[in-house]
Amino acid sequence: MSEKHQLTLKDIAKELGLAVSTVSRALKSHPDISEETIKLVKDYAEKHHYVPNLLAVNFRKSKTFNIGLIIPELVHQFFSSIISGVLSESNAHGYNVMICQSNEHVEDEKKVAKALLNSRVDGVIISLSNETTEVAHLEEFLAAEIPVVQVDKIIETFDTPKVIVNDFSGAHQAVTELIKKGYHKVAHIRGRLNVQHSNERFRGYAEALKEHGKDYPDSYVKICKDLTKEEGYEFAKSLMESKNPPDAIFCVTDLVALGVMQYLKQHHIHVPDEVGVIGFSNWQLGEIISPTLSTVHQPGFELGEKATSLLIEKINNGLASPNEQVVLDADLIVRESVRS
Amino acid sequence: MSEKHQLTLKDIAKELGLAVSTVSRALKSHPDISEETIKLVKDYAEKHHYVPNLLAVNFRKSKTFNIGLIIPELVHQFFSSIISGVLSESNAHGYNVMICQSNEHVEDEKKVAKALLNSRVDGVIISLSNETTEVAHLEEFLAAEIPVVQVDKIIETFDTPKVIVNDFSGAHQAVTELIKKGYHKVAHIRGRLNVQHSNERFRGYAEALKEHGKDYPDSYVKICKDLTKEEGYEFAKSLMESKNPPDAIFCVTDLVALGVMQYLKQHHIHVPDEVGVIGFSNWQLGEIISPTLSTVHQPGFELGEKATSLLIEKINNGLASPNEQVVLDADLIVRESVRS
DNA sequence: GTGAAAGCGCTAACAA
DNA sequence: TTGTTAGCGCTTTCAC
Repeated sequence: MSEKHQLTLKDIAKELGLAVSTVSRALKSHPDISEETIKLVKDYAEKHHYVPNLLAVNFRKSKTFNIGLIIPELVHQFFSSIISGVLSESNAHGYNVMICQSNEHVEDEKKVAKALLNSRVDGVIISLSNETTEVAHLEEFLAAEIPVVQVDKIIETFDTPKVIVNDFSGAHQAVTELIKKGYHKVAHIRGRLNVQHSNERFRGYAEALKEHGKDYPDSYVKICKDLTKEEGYEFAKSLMESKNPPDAIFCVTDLVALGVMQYLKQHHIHVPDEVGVIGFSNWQLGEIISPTLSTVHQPGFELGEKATSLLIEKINNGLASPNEQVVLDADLIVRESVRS
Repeated sequence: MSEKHQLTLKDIAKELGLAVSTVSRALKSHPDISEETIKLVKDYAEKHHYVPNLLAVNFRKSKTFNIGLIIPELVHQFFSSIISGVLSESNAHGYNVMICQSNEHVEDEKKVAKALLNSRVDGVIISLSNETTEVAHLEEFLAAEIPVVQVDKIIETFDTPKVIVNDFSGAHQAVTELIKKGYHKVAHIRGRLNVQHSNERFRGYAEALKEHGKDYPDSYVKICKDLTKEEGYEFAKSLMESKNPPDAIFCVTDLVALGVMQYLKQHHIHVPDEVGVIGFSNWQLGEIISPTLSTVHQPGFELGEKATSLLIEKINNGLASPNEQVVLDADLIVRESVRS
C-alpha cells in the first residue's frame, strides 16, 4: 500500500463515477447532495483514508488557520503560561500557533514579525519586548488586514484589542490582607519608576493603606532596579535596621521577596509572626521555600486564552470591529509567610 | 493606497508587458533572463511592495516550511529550553514551528499528531508523553513521508533520528566530583526502577564509585516514587539517622536535593562541610537557595537545536537517509553544596 | 441532485 | 531570452 500519491478528490470522483464537485460537496454534507451519495462518498473516503490537502484548501480560501505569537522569552514561567493558554484556545478553534521569540530585543521582534507576515498568518498575538517603543513593524499587519492583539506588555496608543493584568488590584489585595491580619507597618519594595507594572502595584499598596486610614513614611518605600534576590536582601536589611522597622513587607516580585525572607531568617526574625511577607507573580519558588511565600498570582493561562479568543473574533469579524480592552484580576495566594 | 488586492505576478506581467513566467523567473534571478529584464522586474516589485503569496507557493511546491513540535508540557524549564533551541535553529533555516502540548497524555498526543498531519507540516519533532507506549499515531507521519525526530523522551524501537542526554555521564561526573572532593560515603536517592533516566543515573553513580574502588551498602540507595521535596526530606532523614550515615548524597533531581538540604539545615548538619549534596536537572531553584546547589545541567537548548538540524537534514534528504542517534553530554555545575 | 468548468497564484516543461 | 501552456487540489458558480 504505497502512500506515494495522496488520495485526491479527483481520484475519488473517478473511482466512484462522480464529478469532483459532487465529491467535494458530499464530504461537506451539502444539502444539495442526496443522502445516498453522501454516504457513498464518505464511506469511500473513510475507507481509503482520504485527507484533504490543506495546502490547497488554504490557498483556495486564502486562509492558513495559523496564528502567530510573539513573546519576549519562552523560558519564563509567566510566558509559558500565556503560551499554554493560547495553544489551548486556538487548538479548540482549529488554529495552529506559530511561536516566535523576540528575546526582549526590538530588532528580533521586527525580524519575526516580518517572517509571520510572509507566512500569511491569519492573526497575531504579541507581548512586546522591553525595548519596543514604536510599532511601525506591527502596523504592517493591520495594513495587510491581519488582526493583532496585544497581551500583557502593551503599547497603549497602538489601537488593537488588549488583554492585561490588574496589577493595582493584585497589590491592593495583598496589602489589604496584611492589614487584616494585624500588620500595622507595611513597607513596600517596588520596581522602577518608569515601569507601568511597578507603578500600578505601588498604587495598589498606597491605596490599600489609605483605605484603612494608614500612611507610610517615605522610608518604607524602596526602589529596586533589577528585581534581584540581592536587592531584596539589602532593602530588608535597611528596613529592619532602621529606627522604625516595618512589621510587613510587600514586594514587587517573588524573587525580591525571597531575598527579604533570607535576610529575616538569617537574623532570626520570625516569619510570619514578627514580619509578614508577600511577593508578586507566583513563581514556583514560593511553594518550595520555607516558610512558603504568599504571593499574587498573575493569570497567564487566562491571559493567553482571552487574547486568543479576542483574536479569533477579530479574524472572523474583520478589522473594523471594536477593539476591546480586557483587564484580568490577579489573585492573592495566601501561604505561610503571612499570619493565619 | 488600498491594500485590498495583493499584487500578483500577473499584475506585474501585465503592467510591464511581460509573461508571468518571465516575471517569476526574473524575481529569482534565473540565468535565462537578461540583466535588464531582471532589473526592470525587481525594481517594479520593490517599488510596489510585491510580496509573493506563500499560500500559492507552498501549494505549488507542496511544502509548508512549517515543522511541528510535540512536547509534554510547556510550563517546564527543561522543555522551554528545548523549544527555544528548536525555534532558534528552525528560524535560521526559514522554518516556522507549530508547537503542541500532549500534557503527558497519550490521547492528547494522538490528537495533536492528527492536527499536525492535517496541516501538512514538513516534519515533526516529538518528546513523548509518559503514557506513550506505542507509536502507531506517529508512524502515520512516516507513511505520509513526513520525517520525525525524537528528542529526550524516546521509544528506542521507533526508528527515527533521536537526540538524548547522557544521563550516565552526568551522574558519573557528579559522583566523581564528590569523591574527588574527599567525600567517602556517597549515597544516592534515585528515581523509579522502570524509568530509563533513573536507571542511567544510577548506573553512573555505581560506576563512578566502582572506578574509585568504592562500594555502597544497599541502604545507601533510596528509591523515590514521585521525585518530591518531601521524599527527599524523608530519605535524608532515614539516611542520616542510620547507623552508618553517608557524607554525601547524590539526588536524581534538584527538587529531591532541596528536600535533602532542608532536612540537613534543620538538623544543623553543615552543607558542604559535613555532607555534600548534588542534584540533577539544573532547575532555577538551585541558584536561589542557600547554600546554592551543585547540579547536573541538561542541555535543553542544544537538544532542541540538534533535533531540528537532524530534522531539516531529513526533510532535505528524504526518509531513506540514515537515522542518526545523538547523545549530548550533561554538564556538572559545581556550586556551594560541595566542598571547594 | 449532479456535472462541467473556471480560477485561486505560482512554477516549470516546452515551444518559439 | 522570452512566451505559452498546463496543472497543483480544491471551491464555487452556473448549467443541466
